[in-house]
Amino acid sequence: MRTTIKDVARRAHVSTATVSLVLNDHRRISADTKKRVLKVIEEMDYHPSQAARGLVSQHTGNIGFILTEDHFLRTEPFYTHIFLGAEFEARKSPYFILLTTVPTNFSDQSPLPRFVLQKSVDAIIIAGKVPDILINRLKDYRIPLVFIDYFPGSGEYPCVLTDNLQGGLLATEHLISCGHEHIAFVGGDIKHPSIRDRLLGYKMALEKHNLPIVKDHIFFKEMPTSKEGGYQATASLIQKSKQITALFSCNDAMAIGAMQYLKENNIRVPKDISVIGFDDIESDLFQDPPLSTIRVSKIDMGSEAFRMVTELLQKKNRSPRKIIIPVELVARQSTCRLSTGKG
Amino acid sequence: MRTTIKDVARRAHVSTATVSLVLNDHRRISADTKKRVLKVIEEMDYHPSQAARGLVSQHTGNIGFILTEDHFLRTEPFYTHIFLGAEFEARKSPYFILLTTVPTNFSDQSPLPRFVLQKSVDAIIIAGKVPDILINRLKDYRIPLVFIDYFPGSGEYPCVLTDNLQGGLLATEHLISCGHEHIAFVGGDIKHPSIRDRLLGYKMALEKHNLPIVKDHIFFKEMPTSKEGGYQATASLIQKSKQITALFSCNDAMAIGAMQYLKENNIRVPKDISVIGFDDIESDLFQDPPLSTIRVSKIDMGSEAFRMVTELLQKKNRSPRKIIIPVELVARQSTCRLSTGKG
DNA sequence: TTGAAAGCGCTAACAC
DNA sequence: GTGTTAGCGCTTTCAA
Repeated sequence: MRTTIKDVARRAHVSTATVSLVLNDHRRISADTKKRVLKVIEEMDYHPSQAARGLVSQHTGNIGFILTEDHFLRTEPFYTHIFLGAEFEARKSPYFILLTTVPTNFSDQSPLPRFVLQKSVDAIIIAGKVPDILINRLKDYRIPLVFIDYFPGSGEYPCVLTDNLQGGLLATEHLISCGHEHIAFVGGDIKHPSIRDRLLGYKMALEKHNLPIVKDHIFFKEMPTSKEGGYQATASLIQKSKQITALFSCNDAMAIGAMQYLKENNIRVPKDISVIGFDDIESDLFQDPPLSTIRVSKIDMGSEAFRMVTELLQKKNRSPRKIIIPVELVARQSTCRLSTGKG
Repeated sequence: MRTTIKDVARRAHVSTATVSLVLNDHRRISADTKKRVLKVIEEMDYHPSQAARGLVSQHTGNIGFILTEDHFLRTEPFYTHIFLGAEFEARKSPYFILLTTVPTNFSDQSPLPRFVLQKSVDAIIIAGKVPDILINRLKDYRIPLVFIDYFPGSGEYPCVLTDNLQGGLLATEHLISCGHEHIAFVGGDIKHPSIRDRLLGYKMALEKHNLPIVKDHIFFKEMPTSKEGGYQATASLIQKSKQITALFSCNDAMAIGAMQYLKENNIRVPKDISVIGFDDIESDLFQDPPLSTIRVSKIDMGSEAFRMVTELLQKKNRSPRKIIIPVELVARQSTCRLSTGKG
């Protein structure tokens, strides 16, 4: 940090206070001086020292971003997209984001992120489901928290969610509109609020169209919502019921696993069984056939969350808000009209 | 930041200077006072303010981490693993990492990362191939640069690379040891030094075993090293030569695309054609059959790079170092002995 | 071996 | 509308 506020002040023939006021866009500064000072700032390529600013303002200028390790590392670039949405938004702000992961099975004993212990962040964004114990331990530090794609059972926090209910409804109604009546739900991680809502949407759609909710058509165990999980869940469903002509998978990863099971067992997609997923992760497109799904704008979720944080820090609004990001049906080739003579 | 160095000094009955010396583990401090001060620090859960430290030391305490957008977002968690390796290492240090992406086609006009413009980082780690123009523009800022998995053509920079040559050799020799003689190379991105080395390893292996290097068995165009690329490259290779019994793909993503092409064309893997990849990305395991590959320790690459950065900042060593991370053959089920009567 | 004090670059209260 | 100045929390001479 070579050039300081003093250098600017000297060159602009004003005091450092004036430069500071200009920097912070204070109202009581004449348009004239402002222009002059800004010109000098530009000329000298001056950038205020974050350290000095932070020292006096008692803010760190950093926002923490917490993901569990497996969310960050999973094959589908879901959470990385969310992070990037936040990072894009951060570029327009004076804040930097400190990204860190916590163990997926974060416990009593696990160390909290260093930026928490050192109080190096002004607020924290948490994306995806994290253990309750983490949230509880975070509470003691009185750092504002914003959640993305997860809403903790206890406590009132601002959060950004997707319209899971609507998505479940859209996906199921899409299948119904294709003539399917025996639609299975491929689920996992029973306690996850998003998954619950997707299942609820599924049920609502069936009810709405006077279709029965069949117990054997719902796979919903506490298991990872991964490709492997989808593979196993589908195996179980198919073995239990021969009627199924369509699968609504609670996410794309499971849907991809489902498709693999079906392929290996010579069940054609979508001719024999239609498959629809949820999330619209990138790799959907290279599936064979390309996966129909419910699109969730990950970038938007991240940027909305970041915007929430900055509002929070400016105390613009006080009550914890919930933002629901809309979803969209993307019909590709893994779903089709029920072929006549079957189902 | 409630408790300050003053509070600690008062409670420990020493001056703030003494506390500071203890914090920085200065030699000329008596073991006795040191112990006492440390105890108070512990009791009060005191953490020095980074802002104040930075202000006086003229360091930011941050390390920048740059990835191109598509590297960060790609399906294979390759670069995310590398980042995590660096982040893990950073936790042991006083530094924080600021992760940002740049457009994959970063140009003259593209804005540099904000942390560069604002001089908010003490050093920068760049992972993966980036446009030369980025490196050139970064030069002006005189921020130390460390590269991971890429070595810029011009300039002398410390970097962490994988042993691509050795990997190419290992992969090809594995196939040769399985009896294969007509081995194709599935490549792309002709200008990438890593890919060149992998191809070189392939050629060396063939030569070493007195096998001819066949032009039609090498696909090597300037195209993305993605699943799609692998699919197309394989199509082209197979159509040109009927002799091929094994494929060495320059990375796993292309290998997965290759397997997909083979499957769709009723060519069995590994019975008809063996396939080996490079990188050992996680999703390899769920491939059918599981992909043989060359394992690269991404976590190690990240942590080595971070360690390099901290050494650099402590001026411990001056000459730019190159670290080559060893690779390892992982033989899974996508490669097998050449069935007799063929090839 | 330890303490006193200056000063890093900035903001904000107060003075003019 | 602009300038003066104290002070944010720390490190680092320089004295003792």
